[in-house]
Amino acid sequence: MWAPTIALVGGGTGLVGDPSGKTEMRKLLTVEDVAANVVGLKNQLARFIDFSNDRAIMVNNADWLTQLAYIPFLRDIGRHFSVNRMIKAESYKMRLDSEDGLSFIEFNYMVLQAYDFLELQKRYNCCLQMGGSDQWGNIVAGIDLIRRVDGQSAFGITFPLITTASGAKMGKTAAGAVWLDPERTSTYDYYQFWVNTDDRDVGRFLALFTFLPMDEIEGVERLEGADLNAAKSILAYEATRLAHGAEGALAAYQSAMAMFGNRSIPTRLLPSSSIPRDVADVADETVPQMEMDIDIFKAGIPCFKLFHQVGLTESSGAARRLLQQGGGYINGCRPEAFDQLITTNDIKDMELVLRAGKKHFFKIRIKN
RNA sequence: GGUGGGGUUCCCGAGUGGCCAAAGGGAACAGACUGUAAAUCUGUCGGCGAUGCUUCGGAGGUUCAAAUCCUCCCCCCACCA
Repeated sequence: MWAPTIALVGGGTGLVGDPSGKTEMRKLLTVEDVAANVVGLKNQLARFIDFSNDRAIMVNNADWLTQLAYIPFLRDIGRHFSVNRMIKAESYKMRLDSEDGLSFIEFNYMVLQAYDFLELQKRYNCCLQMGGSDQWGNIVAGIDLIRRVDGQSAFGITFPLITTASGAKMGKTAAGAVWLDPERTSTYDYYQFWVNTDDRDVGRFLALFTFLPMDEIEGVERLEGADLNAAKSILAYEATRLAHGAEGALAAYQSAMAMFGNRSIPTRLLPSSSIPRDVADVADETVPQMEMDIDIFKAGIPCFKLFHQVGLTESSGAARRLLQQGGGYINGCRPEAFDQLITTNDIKDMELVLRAGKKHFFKIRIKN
């Protein structure tokens, strides 16, 4: 019989910090920060794992780790660990060789994670741990510990960390990291992140990040060049649907069409996707936007200031450079000068669409 | 605790009294080319309505002039204990 899936949140180990694969010690998080992260993680996970009817459960290792007493822990658990073997682990190697070294607190991480496995085995009869490939050493340490303490067998599976075709780790984008939380990465940006996928990654990402049938995805592998763009739309739509819900995905899709122009999606391409094939009414409500009072434009405002104010650039100096280099557009036109005054004459249909570069849009809605 | 070496702009890393907002590389952004792709080439890359202002771990000091010299403090690394 299957035990429920257990999602383990690291409220306890998060207080310590995992040195695996890191070249330097990460800043220690405060207890409050870790607690806040745990809450955030729970919300994220709930989108991907079904916790209803205890089909899956979520546990926080802070529940047992923070209760541990040092001496008993050393005597019961610590004695099973060989330092000689630990320092040979790949996850510590990098740090052992580095200038920064490895602090004792981080050295303990493996012990704690191994203990987690033991604890889960005892509490829930858990015998299989899954994780990213950087967790290999930690998982194996847990398997070992369970065998030594209980004589039981336990197992582990790891999967490779995903990189893009250009070699970068997943999760970085123009504006910085991509977050699952809509508060940190808007639905629009999240969708755009996926649309901008490298050609070479489209098929692989469809397989990894959507639940579309593999035989349909195989069809995508044969596409080339611009034909892939429709597949990218579907990838973005499906990935956004999973992380932000169907409504958000649809809105982001429509926003993209409003800003970048319609893109027809062939009916035969990935037919299992629920992305709308017939383009009907196009809304753009997820495009970053704000309201501004019309008085501002009656007086006129230099356009570089406008770019800075809406957050399209980080400073007004950057806005000035952007405009001077021809990277800024207002309603699709390049201003004559970086400090050209934007007035009511520039407003069309009570809106103003600013654009930085090819793909960063911002819409200003004018309010009387 | 002792000895020695370090902390430079997002990251790596030059710079040991003026020519330094600070080489070079990476990342990033923009332009050209394109397909909201990649590669390539070019430009930009601390802030400010700007021939001036604030930066080089922190606080003082010397000097006409300090990232560079001096003093104290904080942090990191190596070896020793």
